[in-house]
Amino acid sequence: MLSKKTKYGLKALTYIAKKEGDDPVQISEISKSENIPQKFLESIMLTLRKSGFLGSKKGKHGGYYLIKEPAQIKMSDVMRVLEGPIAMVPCVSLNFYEKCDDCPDEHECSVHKLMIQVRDNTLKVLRNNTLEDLSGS
Amino acid sequence: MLSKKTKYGLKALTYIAKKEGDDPVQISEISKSENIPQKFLESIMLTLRKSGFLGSKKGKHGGYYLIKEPAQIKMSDVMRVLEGPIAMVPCVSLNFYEKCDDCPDEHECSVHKLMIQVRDNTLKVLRNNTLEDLSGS
DNA sequence: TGTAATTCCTATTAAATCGATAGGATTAAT
DNA sequence: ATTAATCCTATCGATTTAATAGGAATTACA
Repeated sequence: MLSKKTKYGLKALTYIAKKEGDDPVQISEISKSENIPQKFLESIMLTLRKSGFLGSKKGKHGGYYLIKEPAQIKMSDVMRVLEGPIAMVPCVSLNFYEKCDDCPDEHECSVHKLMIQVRDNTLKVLRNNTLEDLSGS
Repeated sequence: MLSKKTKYGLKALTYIAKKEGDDPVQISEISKSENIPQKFLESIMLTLRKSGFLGSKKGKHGGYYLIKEPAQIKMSDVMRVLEGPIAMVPCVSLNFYEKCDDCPDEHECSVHKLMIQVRDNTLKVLRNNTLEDLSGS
């Protein structure tokens, strides 16, 4: 299941992308419009800024803005930052690989083989979808 | 991420499918061979029996056996029993649908649209793979 | 220059979930 | 009887999740 953090983050990004202006968008505005607890959203926006998706302006009339074009922001990249690994088991993760405790040899593991297929198909979708796709019409 | 419960369950089913005999297979044997805590595996096998994947025989020389042919056991069905919903948000789940708290209208939700694609692609894989595929070669 | 509005940062908490264990009841083979 | 297995319920500790708290730093603007 997708965490609330990721869901809220995606919605916030979509909201900013839809606005199309260069003015920074405030957390309070997004929070009200999208029904996201404001303080929680604050920490999510911070994460998105630190990972290079958003820029920010402090103080009055401050807020957040996109750094890249929506078409350049792949869902796979956003998901990795907010949700972590896309793979369902660490031993098939491309970016967060870890050996499984219980498997002496992962190439013999039936679950491994299945989860590679799941990962590949999920990745295909997440790489093909950009923020532009999410915010378009 | 896949829970240990699901991973262990899939490995246990695979183990039984590979044995090809009609004799029931014991938890202790699977536990040792697959490095799964025995007591934990016990509860998983119970779940798999209650949901109709396994039959059991009690007492000495007892154990578990498959009720259906491996080729008839779809991964999508096993996953739903062990892991719960396949969808990443409740509002796109076919078998565990729930409305999201924060969305007044889910058809307007950008995350919803994306997660339908993810679900469809994941389902395609999980429906196409049966226990026979997992245990084969 | 001061005040309001905003992001920034760290810490904390409450609840839920997960992985695992405990302890015995029941059943069947020998 | 004894042994070996499943069956069942309860519980526990650790981790994660979702959210909140409280204030510091920065900026616009009157």
